[in-house]
Amino acid sequence: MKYLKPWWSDGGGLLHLTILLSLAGLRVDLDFYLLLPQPALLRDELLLLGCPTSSFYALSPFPASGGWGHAGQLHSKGRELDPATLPEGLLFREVRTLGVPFIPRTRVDAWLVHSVAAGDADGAHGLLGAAASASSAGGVGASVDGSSQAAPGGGGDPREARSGPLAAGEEEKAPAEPTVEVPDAEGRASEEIQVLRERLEAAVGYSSQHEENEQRVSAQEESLQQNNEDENNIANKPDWESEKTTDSRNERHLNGTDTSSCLEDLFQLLSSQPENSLEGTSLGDIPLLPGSSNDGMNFSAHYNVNFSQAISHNVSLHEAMLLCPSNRFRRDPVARTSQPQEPFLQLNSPTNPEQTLSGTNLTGFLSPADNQMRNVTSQDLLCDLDVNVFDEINLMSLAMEEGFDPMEVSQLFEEPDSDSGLSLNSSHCSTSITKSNSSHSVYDEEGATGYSSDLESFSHHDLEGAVGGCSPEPSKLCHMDHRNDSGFDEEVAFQHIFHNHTYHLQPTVPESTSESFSWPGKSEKIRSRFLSGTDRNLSCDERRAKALHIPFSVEEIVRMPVDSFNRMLSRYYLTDLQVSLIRDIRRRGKNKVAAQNCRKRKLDVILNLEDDICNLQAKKETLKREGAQCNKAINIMKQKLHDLYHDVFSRLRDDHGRPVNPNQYALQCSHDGSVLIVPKELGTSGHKKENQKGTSKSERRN
DNA sequence: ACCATCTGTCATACT
DNA sequence: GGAGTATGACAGATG
Repeated sequence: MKYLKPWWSDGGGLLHLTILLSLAGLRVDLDFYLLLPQPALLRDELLLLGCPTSSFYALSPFPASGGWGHAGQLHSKGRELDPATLPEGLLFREVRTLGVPFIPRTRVDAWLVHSVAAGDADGAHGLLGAAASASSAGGVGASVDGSSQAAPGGGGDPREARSGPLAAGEEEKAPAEPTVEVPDAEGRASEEIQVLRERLEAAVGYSSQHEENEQRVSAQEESLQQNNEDENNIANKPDWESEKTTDSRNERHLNGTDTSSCLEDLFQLLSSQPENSLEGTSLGDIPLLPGSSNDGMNFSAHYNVNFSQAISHNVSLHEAMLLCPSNRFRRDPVARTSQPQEPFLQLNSPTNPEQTLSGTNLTGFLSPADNQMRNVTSQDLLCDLDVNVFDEINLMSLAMEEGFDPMEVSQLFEEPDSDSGLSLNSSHCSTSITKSNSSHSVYDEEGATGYSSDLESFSHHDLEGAVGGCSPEPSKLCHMDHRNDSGFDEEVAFQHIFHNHTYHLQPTVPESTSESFSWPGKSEKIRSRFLSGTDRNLSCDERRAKALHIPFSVEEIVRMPVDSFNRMLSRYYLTDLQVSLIRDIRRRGKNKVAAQNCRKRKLDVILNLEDDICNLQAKKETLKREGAQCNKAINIMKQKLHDLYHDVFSRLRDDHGRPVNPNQYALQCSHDGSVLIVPKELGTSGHKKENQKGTSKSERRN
């Protein structure tokens, strides 16, 4: 088995390649980590391997003092390595094969070991020897902090903080050995086991009452010990180490081999991967590139680590609610690695990949399926539980506890003057009654009352028989294939049916007794104060639907295609009241949307008209300006013509050499372009024109 | 208290 | 004829 150096490259994201390859069914050494500048590339590679993106962890942050090497250098255990001198090992070859470019800007660090192996940073440092010394200041904590993004060169440049940064070429000068004490392999293994056990126990602490977890830890510990022994046997003669036995770095590698094997065992223990799925698998077996996607999926699938069992999922809703919003974000890294709540917290932060590599992060070793499952069950379900859900839970629980009777509540809010007709608002009832000949329900604003005329005959059995979960034929109703040709998935629409969709008015109305019935003189505001916030936020139809235990949401009723809607009405045992209410809700909902659209269109029309007005006004102004400019030009032309006219006459002389009086003569343009001087009194006489022609000709000659 | 605006609803015509 | 849509009108809620 190859022992591979921890290998980092600086960049934007970090891959715990061990996990990746292990997820891919490959056995690799633990302390091989890859940091890619483009996590997206990594994700693509993972996808090609069939690993869902949830199964790898792009960790970018490092402790500011986290043992970075020089950019463009490869460091191992605090010493710079020349990548060219590294053995042409399987690792790099396969890394390239995987399509992951070798990035010369590599660094060696051990902090991930901290996060994996122990909360004890010092001990973890010892695991990888010199490399850990460079990151001793903050390896554990920051290593788990996936959001700090300690970029090289940024504040607190890790290169400056590392111990003995080595420039390229200095490698042969045998830089000072790190001061971290490296315990012997056996002792380290024992420590690792102990640390692992502690952390594992801490991880499962919240469900430690389950004995199977204890048994699991014990069994895995045994497996770890066994694997450790195997690793020691194997690691003594690594392939490429034997080729470079004179290299002191290899000695250090050998020193770290035990640790690495221990870590690998740790990883294997954590991942609980079947041995035969890893053993004997070489990197060369990696299913490569596009065609291997399916295979990758297969081995990802068969990598069926059920580590979620080791993680407590006994999270109460309250705890989940408390944890959900805050724990999605970064936490104190030290606390992450030291606090036993880690797995518990992880439940609420699976989308934060950085945290998945935290010290007790067992989820990081979950199989993709487990990860996905956990993502859904722990985070999405919990975090997506909105307030309404809990309100409804509270409603139901309160109703169950307090013996809530929907009929009582319905009558509680019954408007005394609303006895017939469709009305949605109490004060609106009077007018609606007169306008509507409908004999449908009458609800006051709280909507708990309806069909008052029929209400007396509206038995409680009707409610129970028609409302969600109480259908007379639940199996029939709940397991129908609701898909229809219209493409509307009724299963989606009826998803509430599959839940306990019994509607209860929240019985938090104080003194919901007969006293509450004597409210006719009280305003809606006063009465609304006695409604819970949930009910206040409900629309009238929603409250009515609640009151009548309509097993569908208003949204469903309104948006459902007519075919599905009719099918729904036919398939569910609904009372006439309920059917009538559902139809009213649908009609009102449709009309409400129509009204909204209508108003929107009207507003658009108004806005368009206003725009047209603005445009026309602008156009009018433009035309005005153009007209003024034309007039101005005309006037200029007139003035020029006038000036020219007088200039011409000033130059004209009659037969006697006297100036031509412009008051007596005028210039006239002929069709052929010639200009004639015409006496004004004779201007209209063609005969005189002819005479003037001769004159003008003579004048022109002059 | 008054007013403007928004919104839901109803009635009606139309598709 | 039923369902949906469009729209004017009305009334309550709200700022």
